[in-house]
Amino acid sequence: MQALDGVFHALSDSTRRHVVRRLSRGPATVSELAEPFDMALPSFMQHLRVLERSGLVASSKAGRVRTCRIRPREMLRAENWIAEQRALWEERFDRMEAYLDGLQADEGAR
Amino acid sequence: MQALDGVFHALSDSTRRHVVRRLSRGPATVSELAEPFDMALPSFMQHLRVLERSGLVASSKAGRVRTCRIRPREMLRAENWIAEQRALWEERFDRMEAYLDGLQADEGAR
DNA sequence: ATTTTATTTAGGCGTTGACCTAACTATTTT
DNA sequence: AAAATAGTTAGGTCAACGCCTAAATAAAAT
Repeated sequence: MQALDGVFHALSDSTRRHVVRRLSRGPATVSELAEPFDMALPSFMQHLRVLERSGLVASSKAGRVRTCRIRPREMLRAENWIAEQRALWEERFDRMEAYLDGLQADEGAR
Repeated sequence: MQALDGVFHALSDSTRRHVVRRLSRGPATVSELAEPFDMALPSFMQHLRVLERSGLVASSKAGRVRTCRIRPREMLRAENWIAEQRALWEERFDRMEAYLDGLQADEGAR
């Protein structure tokens, strides 16, 4: 449950979400990733570091170019965590709906 | 995209995720929610405030008791955001797999 | 009317987060 | 070899975070 801290934190920033979205379409270099943002490169690099620490992104350097790619595993964990909670409340809402239907059936029987 | 900041931030803390999980099973009062945690009540309340600001939780007060319940809408937004990115990379992986299958087919034809 | 219960407000403290500029390293390109 | 490119390191600022204690409020129980 500790790993989710990092993943959700990484996703809590709009810049980082944009990077994730970009990388979901395919790998990209640091400069390519940074280009759309009006931000000093060191600041942007910090975002990349947060993404790497979280496990959402991996990168490797060839020559002077660092290429980044997405790492689905941690993102799936986050999605699954949410889906688990959803299962809980949906089950509950279903029970409630069934109960309300029951009430209506009684009314119809009168 | 700005609303997701708050939702993912809210989910980035273990205490708050526990609260969300608890509330997914059904409503609870502040004291009930706080009980499992070894934390001063004001500290815990701050977590609740973060959850409310994010839209993940709503609450109402009856007498001196505040009851909290979950708000699925924002959590679904978060889940959907992740699912969207997943769609992108899955499509890409599928293309890659198809390509690799193509290579293998060529090899088989030799 | 007093006391207990359930929060809530106020205010403080140390850490982390998000940004910046300036200067540096390591590779290509020319 | 010199200059351009791609990324990195160092260091600083200011706000937000997560935690605390002490004291206040407001409703319920005795």
